[in-house]
Amino acid sequence: MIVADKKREQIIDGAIKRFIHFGIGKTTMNDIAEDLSVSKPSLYYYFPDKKHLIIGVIERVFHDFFELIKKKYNPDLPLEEILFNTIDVRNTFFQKYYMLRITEGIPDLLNDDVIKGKLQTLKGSEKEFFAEIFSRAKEKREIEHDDTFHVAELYLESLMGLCTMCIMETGKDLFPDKKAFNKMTLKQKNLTTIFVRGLRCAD
Amino acid sequence: MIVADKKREQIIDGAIKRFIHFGIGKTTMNDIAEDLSVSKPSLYYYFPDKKHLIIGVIERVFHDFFELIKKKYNPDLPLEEILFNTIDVRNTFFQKYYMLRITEGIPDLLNDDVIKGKLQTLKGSEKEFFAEIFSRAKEKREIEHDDTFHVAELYLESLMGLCTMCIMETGKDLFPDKKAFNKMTLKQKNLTTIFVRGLRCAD
DNA sequence: TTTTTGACTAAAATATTAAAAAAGTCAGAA
DNA sequence: TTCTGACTTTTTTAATATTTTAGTCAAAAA
Repeated sequence: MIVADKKREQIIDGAIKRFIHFGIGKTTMNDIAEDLSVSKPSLYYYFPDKKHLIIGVIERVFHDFFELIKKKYNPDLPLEEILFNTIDVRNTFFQKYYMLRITEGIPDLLNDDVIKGKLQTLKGSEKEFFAEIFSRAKEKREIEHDDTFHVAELYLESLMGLCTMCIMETGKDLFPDKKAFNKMTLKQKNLTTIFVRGLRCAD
Repeated sequence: MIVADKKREQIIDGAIKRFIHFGIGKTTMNDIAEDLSVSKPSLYYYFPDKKHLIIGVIERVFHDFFELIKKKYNPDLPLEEILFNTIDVRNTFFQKYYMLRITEGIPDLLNDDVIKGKLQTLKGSEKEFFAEIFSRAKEKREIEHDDTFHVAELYLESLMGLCTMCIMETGKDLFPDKKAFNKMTLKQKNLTTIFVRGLRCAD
């Protein structure tokens, strides 16, 4: 890695630490600079503005997420087991980076076109990965379904939907406790079981 | 119906009209009173406070919803068709009463214990109704699954989850347009198809 | 006795402004 | 090329005044 890129990554590391602890909204560029014992203009040398630093953080988290999920992916396992593993990885990341949720903090961060586009792209990558999982399961005759990308989309949105329901239940901005968290994971796995069976039976 | 109750219902009618058009937060007790050509204290004769008027509205909407959904319920139809019908009823209500969504308007209305309890109870009723649907389908040997209440809960939460995803996608407080709305309905039905098949296959 | 009202108070939301904090810039040093 | 101290500009926050709205009450009307 080039030196400049290394520094960039260090800044992202520092930002993530702050974000995880205090949230994006409560973290200032000064905080991050001080943590790293550098001046604020140094930060601006690597990132044009705070928004792009946040984007860097988002890219990093997704990158790590994809890395881990791909590492854990074993196509030889039964589909249900594969999906259970991805749920665990997903939820570990969800829990770890919960404070990142950009809905809070800077109010109209989700309305920003650059960020929206970035998230859209990353979500697209995830869908493609899941489409791949379903496609391979189809090759193995484990399931019967044509439009695997569509299935992946539906499956992922259902999981995210259950997750959102869980958050809403615990009360908008409270950190979901261990119990609620486990309940959510269980629901996602139960849905997965039914979902996979539903794909097995032909039309 | 007793005269007093009739008046009460008229007030709820008026409140609903305002709420649908301007949302709960932008509707004052004066607005409602003026619409009905009565004085504000008259409203307070029938409802101790605005919160209880809102509760009255919630009860009314759910009541109408249950009425219609039960009316449309024909146990002789295949499970998938039954669920498709309920989705249509659900989403018609969702669209009609979208502006009621109590998340907005009065900020901490969802944190109120009375309202939370009321919503909990009403959601419970819905779950029981769906458990009934699944139970009957089981009796007809259409599906094989033991814990029908649990299945109903999972199914409903998945539907609501997809709905929430749809709302989030269109942008927090924008009214979801016809297109997004149809897309959501389609996703819910696609999930239903897979879900029902998943329940058909035994363990 | 039950229902309704005009005139009121208390509480809450809103708008206004001043002060503080944060984002972001720049000339120049390392 | 990378970094910094000192700076400006933009946003948040805090404090306060103003308006709006929820809710009350004594008394009138039904």
